[in-house]
Amino acid sequence: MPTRFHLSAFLPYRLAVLSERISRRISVEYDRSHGLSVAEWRVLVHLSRCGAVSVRDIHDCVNLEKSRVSRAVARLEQDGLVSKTPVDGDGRLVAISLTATGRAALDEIVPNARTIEKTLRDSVSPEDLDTFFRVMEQWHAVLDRDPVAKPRSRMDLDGVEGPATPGPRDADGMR
Amino acid sequence: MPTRFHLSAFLPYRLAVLSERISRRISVEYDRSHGLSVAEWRVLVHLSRCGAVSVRDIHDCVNLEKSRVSRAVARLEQDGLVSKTPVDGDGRLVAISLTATGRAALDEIVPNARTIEKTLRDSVSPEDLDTFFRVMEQWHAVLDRDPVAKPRSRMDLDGVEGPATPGPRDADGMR
DNA sequence: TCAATATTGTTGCAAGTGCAATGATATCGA
DNA sequence: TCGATATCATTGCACTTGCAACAATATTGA
Repeated sequence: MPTRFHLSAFLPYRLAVLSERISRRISVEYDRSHGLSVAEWRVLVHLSRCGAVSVRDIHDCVNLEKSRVSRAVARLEQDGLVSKTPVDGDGRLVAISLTATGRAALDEIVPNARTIEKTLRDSVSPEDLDTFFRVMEQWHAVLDRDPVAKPRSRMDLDGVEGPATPGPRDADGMR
Repeated sequence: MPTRFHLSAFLPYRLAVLSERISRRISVEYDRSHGLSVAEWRVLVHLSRCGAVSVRDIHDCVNLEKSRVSRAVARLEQDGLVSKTPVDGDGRLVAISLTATGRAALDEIVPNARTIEKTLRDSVSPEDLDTFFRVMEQWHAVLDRDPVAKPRSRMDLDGVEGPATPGPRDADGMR
């Protein structure tokens, strides 16, 4: 039997293609207007919810390698969108927070992002959307059982559609 | 109104996280055993179906930038998994095809990839899976209507679950 | 026919990325 | 108390990536 394998019917490939297409469409909104990368966008969005947090916290919450977070934060600080202040009580930590400029940038971008997402959500029935998310969660669960797969990040486990409180750590997101 | 935006509830982000997690799990199979990248994996798989094809054809079919294809093919040739031969009749084209070694590599990897995909597919009901794919297609359709979004690639349009014939171009995939 | 245009594949370059190593600081345990 | 270990953020390095420019070849249209 020859190895016949149709890439376009391969689930992981299909998911990657759609995901990348949507991500790219969204990135137009924050790249074109503010020159942001995916990493920078995720950092900004996380900060808008969680206030002053550490690199480690961002790394935990937004599925980015910690070096990627570190560099994204450095670029954002360079551009004046975030500020870093040392944390007293723990000399290793850095508290990263939005500046007024950063918040203004988000206020410009977020409505557009929301609009695109709404268009996608509205294009299918609520039941189908529920099913879609249920399947996604099911596949995450499959991967959770797979010792070879990368573990799921904290916020993706307990944060989805959940309360606005940061999670198991301290309320301010540090420590 | 403050810009409150929950990344973990943001559709594009959720999709990206799941997609990347699954892709990484699959990549373990071809990276660990043969040191392949995503691009190289996609090229190999495409070749296994479509025989001798051009860089342009691969670019069209597997959602990879043409320079990425060109470099992936160069690496694969270096490793002896594919061969490049000039096309007589058109001096610009190169016919890329699997070598015996390349086919052997695929024969090792593909069953594992299939197994993982099957585990995912089997973890949800056929109806839910249908719905999932229907929603994916619907979102592609939304993006198809969006002038800012990147157009869908040819094979993703007409090739899904379709016949084994290469598509609108010549049967050998060249020209 | 042949100049203008298009297509194909590759490459230069700047920027981004993952991984491991590093230095600095905190915490733990005898 | 204090050495061993853990945690945090950054950095070095090799590698990948996207984009634009490029050379080579084909195609087109007057």
